Amino acid sequence: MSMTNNDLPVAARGRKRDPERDVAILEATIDLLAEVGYDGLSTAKVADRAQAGKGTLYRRWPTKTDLVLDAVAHMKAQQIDLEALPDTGSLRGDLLAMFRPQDGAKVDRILRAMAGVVSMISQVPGLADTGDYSIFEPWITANAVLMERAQARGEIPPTADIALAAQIIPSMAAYRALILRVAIDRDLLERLVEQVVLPALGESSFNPSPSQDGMGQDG
Amino acid sequence: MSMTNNDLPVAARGRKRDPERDVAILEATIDLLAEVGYDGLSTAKVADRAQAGKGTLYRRWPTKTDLVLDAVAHMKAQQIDLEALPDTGSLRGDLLAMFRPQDGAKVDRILRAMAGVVSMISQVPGLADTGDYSIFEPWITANAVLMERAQARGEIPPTADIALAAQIIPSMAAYRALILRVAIDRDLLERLVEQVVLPALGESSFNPSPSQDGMGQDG
DNA sequence: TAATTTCGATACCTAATAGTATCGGAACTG
DNA sequence: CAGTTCCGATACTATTAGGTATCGAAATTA
Repeated sequence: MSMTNNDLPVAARGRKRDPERDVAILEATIDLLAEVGYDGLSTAKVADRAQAGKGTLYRRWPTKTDLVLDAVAHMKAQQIDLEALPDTGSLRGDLLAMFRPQDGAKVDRILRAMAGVVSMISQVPGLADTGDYSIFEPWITANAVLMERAQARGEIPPTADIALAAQIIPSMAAYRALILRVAIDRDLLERLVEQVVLPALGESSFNPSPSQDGMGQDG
Repeated sequence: MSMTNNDLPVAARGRKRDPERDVAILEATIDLLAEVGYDGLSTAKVADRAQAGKGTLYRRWPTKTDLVLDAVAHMKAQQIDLEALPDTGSLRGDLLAMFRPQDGAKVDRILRAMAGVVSMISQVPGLADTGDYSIFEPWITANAVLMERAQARGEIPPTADIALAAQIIPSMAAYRALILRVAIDRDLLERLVEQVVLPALGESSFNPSPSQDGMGQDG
C-alpha cells in the first residue's frame, strides 16, 4: 500500500523521497492510536511527533483513514511470522512460547492500538466487512497451526474443535485490552493454556485417565 | 445518576420535568452509540432523534460524556438481573438459558453500543480505571454465580477456577462484537458451553463420572 | 549551474460540533 | 390569573481538526 513507485521508467529528477519518513510517520501513528484512539488522533499531532510536515504526510497518504489503515498493516507485518512458529515438541510449550517475556510492553502497545482501531470501525463505513484491520486474526491462525501440528502428533484427538480453541486466548486478550485496559500476563496465560485451551481440545491435563483406546501420547 | 430531585421539600412551582424525556434521550443515545460510536455521536443528533431540544438534554446532563455514561448505566440496568438467574438444575442448562432466543437483536444492539464505548475510554482520562462502563462485568458475575451453585451441588469439583471460566463466554462475545462485528449465535454458544467452559471447570462432559457426594442446595 | 522534487514548518480555509442563549408555548402552582 | 419552570426549536459562539497552499532550504539530476 506504500506509494513509493520505483516501477516506472520515469526520469525521476529532483530530491528522492525518503522511505525513513514513512516508517517514522507510521510509528508515530501507532503510538498515538494506542494513546488517544482514532478520533483523538490528529494528523497535526502525528506529523509533530514524527518530526515531519503535514505536507510530507499527505504526499504519502490521501486521508487520515488511509494512514491509520496502513499503520495497522505495518504493525501487523512486524508481528507473528507464520514461518517461524515455536516448535517445542508439546502443544503446551508451543502456546506458552508464543509469548516471550520481553514482549510484554510490545504486546501492550499493539493491543492498545487495536482499541484505537475499534473506534475507527464504527465510523468508516464498509471497514468492518474487510477485517484487514485486525491484529488478532494472524494470532488465531498461528494458534490453529500449532494445534494442527499437535493433532498430527497424536497429542490431541482428531475430533478436537481447533477453530474454536484457537480463538480462546486472543479473544481473552481482546477483552482485557479493549475493555479492562489491562495486558495479559504470564500467570493468566498459563492458566488459560492449562485449564481452558488444552481441556477444550480434549487433552484434559489435570484428569489424566485416557483409558480409552488409542493415541494417548504426550511429550 | 439521574438528575430528578424529588427529595427536597422545595415549593417546586412551574411545569414538572417529564421523566419520559429522560428515557427517550437515553435510548436515542444508545442507538447512536451503537451506530456511529462515541465520536460520531453529536448531541444535536441525539436531541433530534429523541424529538427533544438541546436545552432539555443539557438541563439533565452537563456534558456529552455524562450523558453517554448514564446511557450505558441505563442499558446495564435493563440487563441481567442477578436476583432472577435461571435455575434449570444443571450448569449446562443454566448457561444456555442465559441466552433467550428472542434476545438476539437486543444483544446485538448492546454489544455494538459497547464498541462505541471503547472509543470513549481512549479519550476520557481516568475512565478506564472505574470500569463502570462495562456491560460485560455483570454478565461475568452472573456466570460465576451459576458456577458456584453448580459447585455447591457437586456438579463441578471444588478446585474449579470459576473466576477464569466465567470470563470465557463474555470475552468471546466481546471479541466478536468489537472486532468481527458479528453477534454470537446459538450454535457457537452451545459449542462454547459444552467444549470449553464445562471442560475448563473439570466437568468433562465426555467423561461423565460425578460420583462424589454432594450438598445440593442453592440460594 | 539550473531545474525539479522533497523536506519541515506554518498559515490558511472550511466543516463539524460541544455548549449557551433565546423564544413562543405548554404545564403546573398558589 | 400570574408567576415559574419545562418543552421543542433554533440561532449563536468558540474551538477543533482534516486537508490545502506556500515558503525557504536541501537533495538530486541534467
